[in-house]
Amino acid sequence: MRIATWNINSVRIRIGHVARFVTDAKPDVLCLQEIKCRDGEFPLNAFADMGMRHVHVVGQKGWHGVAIASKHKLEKLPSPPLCPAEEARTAAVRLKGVTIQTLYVPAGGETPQPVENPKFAHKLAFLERMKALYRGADTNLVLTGDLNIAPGEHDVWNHKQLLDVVSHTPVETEALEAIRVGGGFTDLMRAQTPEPAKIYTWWSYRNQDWRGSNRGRRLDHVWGTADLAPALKSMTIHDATRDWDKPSDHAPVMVELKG
DNA sequence: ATGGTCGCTAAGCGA
Repeated sequence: MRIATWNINSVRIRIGHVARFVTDAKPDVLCLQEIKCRDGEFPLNAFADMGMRHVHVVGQKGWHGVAIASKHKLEKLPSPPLCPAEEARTAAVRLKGVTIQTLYVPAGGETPQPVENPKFAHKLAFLERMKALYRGADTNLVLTGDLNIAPGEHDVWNHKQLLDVVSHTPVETEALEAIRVGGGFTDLMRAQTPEPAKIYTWWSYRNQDWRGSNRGRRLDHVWGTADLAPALKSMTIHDATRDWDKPSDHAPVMVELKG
């Protein structure tokens, strides 16, 4: 089974990119973040044309919003209650004996100070809820999404320079690692491509020559509970999409699990 | 140190 995750930054404006990616990479399941539309505005017909006939949409007007699309029948599950602001940032489904969750963690604003920056406080509160929710061993759970944290020094283009930049501050990276360990998750991307290889999934729109300068960060993640780790066959960051016309600033990540 | 670019919706916010 192939599971992909992609912060699409508006599913309506980039529906053609989704179709091209589905044709090229043939995911069974595609988790999307930042769909930026209400449930009723989601382009279900276009997904059906791609063979993705089963879709769980958790949208809201204009901002945020997540969805899980699948070629196989899925059971919609309640969204994990992680967002203190109750924004549309989480979705979950059950499919072929596996629970798949997708998250869009708050970006956190500019300043990594919760007192003066409420957006950073919001991000930290979201992470606290993740820590509580995922504590203790689970099985057959795949967690995907834009976690808006690049946890390791090889997940950013310049570790020292980004230590005080939101997404790579110690308070965030340590929180994410504590969530991962506490939940018994394996980082499937790093299981396939261990450090010190540098791997990124996001490149700012403000870097025109994104590949030349390669100032990327690994903000998007695929975790699996430990029981699933032996099934991991491959992991691909489809960064070719970043060169398509009017791309998302994130590239899709896909893992392939045996069975 | 600054500004650089997007998408939403209709001037500015969030990323």
